Amino acid sequence: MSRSNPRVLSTLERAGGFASAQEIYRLMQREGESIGLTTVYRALQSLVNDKIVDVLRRDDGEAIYRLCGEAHHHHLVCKGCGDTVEIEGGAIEKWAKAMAEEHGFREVGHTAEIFGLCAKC
Amino acid sequence: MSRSNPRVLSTLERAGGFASAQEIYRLMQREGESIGLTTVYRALQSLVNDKIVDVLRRDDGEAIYRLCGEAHHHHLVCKGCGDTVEIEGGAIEKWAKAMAEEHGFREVGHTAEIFGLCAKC
DNA sequence: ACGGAAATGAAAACCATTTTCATTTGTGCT
DNA sequence: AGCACAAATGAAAATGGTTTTCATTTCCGT
Repeated sequence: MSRSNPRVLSTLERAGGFASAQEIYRLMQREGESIGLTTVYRALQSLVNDKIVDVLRRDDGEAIYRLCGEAHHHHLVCKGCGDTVEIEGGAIEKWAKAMAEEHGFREVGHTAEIFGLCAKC
Repeated sequence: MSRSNPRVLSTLERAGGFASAQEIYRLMQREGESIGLTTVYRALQSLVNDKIVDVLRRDDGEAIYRLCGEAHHHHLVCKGCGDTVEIEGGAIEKWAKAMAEEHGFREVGHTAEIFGLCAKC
């Protein structure tokens, strides 16, 4: 049942951080790999099940994937120009862990994004 | 150009916190209101533009809306049973503000959700 | 009333994702 | 090698939320 296609995984690695299924598919096509979109989706689902990758949502609703355990950071996004700054989330990590413990949750993850208007906008 | 239909707004208020466009539409139908799904979507978009409501995404990608300025809290969601606990985010608020300042951002907001497995699952 | 702008909603278009299903590939067995 | 059966694959269709189109209706100002 291991559909965790290694080509998809390695493409995700190469994509550098975040990528949607469609992006991975297009990337593989561009590189001449022969693969179907269905297989990409199935591989990603499988990787998520096996907890090898995390999934979260872009603002437009598209699902994006990233390797688990990859340097974990958060984003500061400008609502005007879309510029994104990667930031550290030390405080968040502690907060998430504390809250989870307090309510008896295990295997916790979290998402946190800050958005606003950057200096230029 | 103000398409912020007051009936949609009042239904969202009544929905108590979070509701998707589809839920609001179904709710209004059930209450005998005559309205089209299109109008609900347009009203919500307009409310978001006017910064009267916030929008975020459920895990399945559906957009959910809530009144801005409503008691601001975060969620601890169980991946198993979907149970949700509302939690305080004191640490987050400070973190978001600090990060925004550090990078010269104004009018900042943020989202933060924690997910994991609850004690029962 | 009259005319034009804004609002409305049904139906069609869109697009990411999932499902179906027929075909191909892989694996173990004799 | 040959065979049988399970797993993988991908094209095409289905799904479902959201957006667009467009013809019709409602509102307002004159």
